[in-house]
Amino acid sequence: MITFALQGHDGKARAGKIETPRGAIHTPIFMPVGTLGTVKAMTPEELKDIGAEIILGNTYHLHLRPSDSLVAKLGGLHRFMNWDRPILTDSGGFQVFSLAKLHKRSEEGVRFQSHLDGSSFWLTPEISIGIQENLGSDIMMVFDECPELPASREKLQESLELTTRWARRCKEARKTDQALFGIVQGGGELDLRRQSLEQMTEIGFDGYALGGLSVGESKEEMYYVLDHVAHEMPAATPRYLMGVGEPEDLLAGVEAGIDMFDCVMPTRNARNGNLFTSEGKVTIKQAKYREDERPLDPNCNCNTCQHYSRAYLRHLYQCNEILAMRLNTLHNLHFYLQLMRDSRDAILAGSFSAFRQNRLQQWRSPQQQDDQDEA
RNA sequence: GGGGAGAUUCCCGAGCGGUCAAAGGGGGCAGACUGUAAAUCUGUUGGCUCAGCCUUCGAAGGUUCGAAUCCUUCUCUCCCCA
Repeated sequence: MITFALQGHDGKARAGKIETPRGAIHTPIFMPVGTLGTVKAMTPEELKDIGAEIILGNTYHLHLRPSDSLVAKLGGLHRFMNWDRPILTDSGGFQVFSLAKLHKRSEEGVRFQSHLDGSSFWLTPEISIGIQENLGSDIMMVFDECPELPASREKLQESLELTTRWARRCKEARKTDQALFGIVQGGGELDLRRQSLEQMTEIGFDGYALGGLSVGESKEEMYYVLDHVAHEMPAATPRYLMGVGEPEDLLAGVEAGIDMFDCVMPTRNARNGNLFTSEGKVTIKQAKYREDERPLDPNCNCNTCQHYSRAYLRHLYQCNEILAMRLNTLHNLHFYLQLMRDSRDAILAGSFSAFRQNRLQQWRSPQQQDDQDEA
């Protein structure tokens, strides 16, 4: 079980603390994504060094390989991967969306074809919860349907109602004291979002998530939902914006009242040579960094920025060296985690809005700054 | 010394008279990435005053309406035998 304590707020932005049996989580928080029982390229020790307080695991992926029953046999996911801090497991709901060509949905659940070998298997609310209990996560997510946007109103309505029925089944299926979060769907339609939120709170969960965003809609549409719905979610429990996003999206979420975020962006983009810095995005593979001896981010105190030059990072990337992925991932995750720590400080200091504007200003890419300076 | 094979756009390598600025890799350059089927994917890669023109397939000549492709000579590589 978890508890949530609000420690301060600035406008709609909140600073809080989630207590779990495996330690505290200070919000707002970014949760590195570790789909397969590993945050790609990082050891758990390194994650602790940069201050990660909670990471994600995934039901669908771990069920297929190595199987949740094996993980359970080996003492649960924490022990299996040597991570003793909290873990949140996604339910497989997102895979209903991202593996759309490999599944068939019905009222009962979803019939998947494994992306690994084509074998088919069922994922239902009950099975998803069973898997998440086997994994032993601290926070479980309800099994939802995450429709691709744009979607028709009819589709969104049907989808959110199904998600509600599945959420109820998830709660009824739960046999442990692991926390369980509900997921609010409804696309870009505010009344549908409120309808979904009402149904979820009526069932009652330990926290609530905004799902179905950053799935094809415009940034304006995402912010619109965020600005109107986030603060209407229960204030006494954590609010989680699923799958978001870019640094600026996190700040928008915090401003709207979100407490928790997760996204593959810092880890995946790191592996693809796209790095986030206090001065904007740096595409380290670009030729202009060939002889650049400066640190990646002069304002960053992560291990990567303390010891390695842009020229070296570019070289490692160009050579496809494993270390490139490690150093890049370490930096990007540190950047995201630090951004949330700084946001928290700003909220507690009552200066979040200014902090956000300041950061957005700093992140304008050097190219954009050049363009603006010339104009 | 004798016999054989070959030199193609940054690299490797296809092409073997027109539909060739030249397949395919690699490398380079640029872009994408939002609850991870991702160390992935996409575009581009001779020049220009760009629906056209110019320069390119070892070098120089030649045959032909037309040559990276055929002929001659030269230069240079590689392999085998002495």
